[in-house]
Amino acid sequence: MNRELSAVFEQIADLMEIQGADPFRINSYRRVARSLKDLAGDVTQMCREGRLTEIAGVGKGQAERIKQYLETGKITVHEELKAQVPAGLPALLGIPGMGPKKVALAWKQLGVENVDDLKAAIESGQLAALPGMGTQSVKKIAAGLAFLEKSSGRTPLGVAWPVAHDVADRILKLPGVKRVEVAGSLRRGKETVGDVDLLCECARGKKTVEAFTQFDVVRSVLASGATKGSVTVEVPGGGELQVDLRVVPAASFGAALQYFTGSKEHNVRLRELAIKKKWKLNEYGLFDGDTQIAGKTEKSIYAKLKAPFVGPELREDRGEFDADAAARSADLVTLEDIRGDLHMHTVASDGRCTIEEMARAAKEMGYQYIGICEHSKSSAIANGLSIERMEQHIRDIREADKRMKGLKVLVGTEVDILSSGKLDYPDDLLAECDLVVASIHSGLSQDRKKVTARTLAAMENPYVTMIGHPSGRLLGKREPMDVDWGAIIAKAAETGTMLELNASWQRLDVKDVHARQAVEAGVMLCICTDAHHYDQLGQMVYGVMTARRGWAGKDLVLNTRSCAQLGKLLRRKRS
DNA sequence: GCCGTTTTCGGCCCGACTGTTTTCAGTCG
Repeated sequence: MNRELSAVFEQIADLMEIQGADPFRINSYRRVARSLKDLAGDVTQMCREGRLTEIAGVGKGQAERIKQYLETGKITVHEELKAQVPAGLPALLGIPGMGPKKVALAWKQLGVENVDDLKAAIESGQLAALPGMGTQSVKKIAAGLAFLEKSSGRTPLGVAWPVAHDVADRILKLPGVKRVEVAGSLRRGKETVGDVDLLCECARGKKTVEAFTQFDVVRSVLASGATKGSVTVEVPGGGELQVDLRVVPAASFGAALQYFTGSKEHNVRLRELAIKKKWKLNEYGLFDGDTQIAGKTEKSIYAKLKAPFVGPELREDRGEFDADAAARSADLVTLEDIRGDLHMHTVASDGRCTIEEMARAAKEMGYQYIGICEHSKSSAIANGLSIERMEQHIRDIREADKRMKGLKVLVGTEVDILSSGKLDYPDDLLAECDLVVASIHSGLSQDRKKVTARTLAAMENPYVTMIGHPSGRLLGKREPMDVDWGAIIAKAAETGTMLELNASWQRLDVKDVHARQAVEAGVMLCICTDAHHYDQLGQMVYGVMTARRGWAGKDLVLNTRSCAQLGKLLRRKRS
């Protein structure tokens, strides 16, 4: 319901914008849409408890609208807007080059009501003939349309990350380049990114930008100037990704890094702090009149503004300006804290490497331990292990562990939580494992009550260490299960069950806001890659960034612990 | 339409770029 309602508010804002309503009023609807999307609790529940105005940006009026939607499925202002503005128009706002003014212009002058109408207006030349339009504007819109069709919007973190770092490395090798940094939502570790923002400090800006636009990965050049270049590059698996490069002077590097890292909402708050002190903050620095008083580093800006300095992952205007934020930020889990990976598969089920291959790769990464967790018998598609095969596999892992020096190989299992809520293996088999990940792989579309009850039942089992990928989502492919997060997190806290933070970029499950909710309840997380090949062990970085977005301190992340502490924590629930 | 360590009205972030203008509007991040 949170997301459904968020989409309604977003649409109201879009429709109002096309109508040319007061921008501040429009923004207030967008604010509510964003709050609802990020909301950890359930909006229906909050409404029942009369706590709607606790949501950021929700006052008396918006609370009334939310209530109206929950009760009737409609909001008066939404219905009125829909009657006035064609339903296909908000989609046009997503086209690069099309803003509210141009959408309204095309609609009122040419009757353009959807993407197809727009295409026709471009081809007939009518769009270019409109006042304020021209051949260049239309060219941009046409290119925007083509880009959207190819890229289908946002790119997953795990797809954009290697591409961005590859391009950044190439820039760093260019002559005269001193420094290159990744900024934007990628630096914040968002699960999907719209584009890639790179900053560089260099001697010759124009030459650097030119060379950047000529890399062989570049598909098309959108802009190329002395301080900014913009290109699209091909991404593995098809589609394109926009990469922007900005050349920044050393004295402003921190200000630019801060500015281009965002988020927009975080930056607004920061700039408001500057204004209160009669200063001005922009991408060139913090200024008192014409004098730059900070900007060489990010930290200098936060320090001057007396704002808590927090890591990029926290900059979402979700409480990072509170007094304790800086301290909490400093304690958050980092990639260097990770000492092992407790959920991975081998050829025994549906992995592609042997126990030894996985173990060797983990040891090379500097890990102290790993956990091998194969699928259980009901996951037939994934070559799940029968009880007999599992017993043999346990012996194989114990043998491999003896042979491995300097790395502990733990016996685990990823046991299915069946449709009934029962586990796929008997307790005596689970008891032989060092850890048990219980996951739902079937019946994902059951109703909220059922899927929640299954997960709760699994947590009651003393051998279940953690719930694997608790929502079951696959980014861009499969919606999450409709689980009651409040109930799951409460049960996890009560039973001492942990939640997996599956680091695979297709999953990132639990996601950031639910990780945050778990952390606030004191529930331990375990960041696991669920690797099916040793080259997937590196995806840990995505899980760590997501955990940081959930404000997870290292003390609440199981796999930051030493081998000895790990053993204790794994046995804790059984005793 | 929300919101409050210069409060219940009057603010609400800032600059670059682009194209279509002849002083600026629209879009973007």
